[in-house]
Amino acid sequence: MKIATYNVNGVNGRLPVLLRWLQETTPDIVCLQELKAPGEKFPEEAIRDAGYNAIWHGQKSWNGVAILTRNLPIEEVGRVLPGDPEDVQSRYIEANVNGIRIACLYLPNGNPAPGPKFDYKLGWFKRLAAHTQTLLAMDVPVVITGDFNVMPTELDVYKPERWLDDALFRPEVRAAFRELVAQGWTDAIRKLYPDEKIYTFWDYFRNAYGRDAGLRIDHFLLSPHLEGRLTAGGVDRYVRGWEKTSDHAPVWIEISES
DNA sequence: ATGTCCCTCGACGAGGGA
Repeated sequence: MKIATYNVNGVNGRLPVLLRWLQETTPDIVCLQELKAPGEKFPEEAIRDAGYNAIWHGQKSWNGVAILTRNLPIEEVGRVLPGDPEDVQSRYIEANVNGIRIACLYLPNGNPAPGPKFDYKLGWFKRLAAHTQTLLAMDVPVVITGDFNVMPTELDVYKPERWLDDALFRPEVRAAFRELVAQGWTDAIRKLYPDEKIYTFWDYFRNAYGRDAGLRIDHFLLSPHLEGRLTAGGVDRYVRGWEKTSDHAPVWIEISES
């Protein structure tokens, strides 16, 4: 079973790219982030015509997440990260698909740091860690995936020294990611490629993709049940080279059937 | 500080976010 995550940066502006990628790579489960569309403007019909069921949590202008499946029923189990009734940003959706609990997230960017946006990011991380502890305790197969807006280590940044003060790489954020993983999760892409430079995002500025000035910020965390079922994974980085493309590339893993 | 691209409002570009 192939599971993918893709920050589309506008699901409607990106629709031709998204549909082409779905058609060419046929993932079984797809987590999308940054829909940048309210719920009623989600392109449900085009996605259904492409062969996918979908659940989504939209919002006007910003954020927005969705889970798509091909030939598999989706049972939504939540669309809010618990812990803050004041948080109205659509950054989280969770479902059961084919015996796996799938959590799709779009973690706050957090810039500029320090500041209220950075505090929101750290608070979001704290709530996430509490919730993932609950998921672990359920003792079922879980995949947590999406745009974490964190480069976990220096290997995940083209020029680490330039990003030290950025909200995607500050020590507090790297520590939060490290502590989250230490609960018992496996960073699937890093497990498959322990020493390689792997990027999932290239800025639109300054020809970042052409220079391979990238970041690894889209991740898969696997519960202990799934660690041994991980058979492959990678980044569809060529998609980043398409016309009218997102600044992220799709990332995917392959999970064997139990 | 810059660069680019998305979104919205609602004007014929500007501003916010990333």
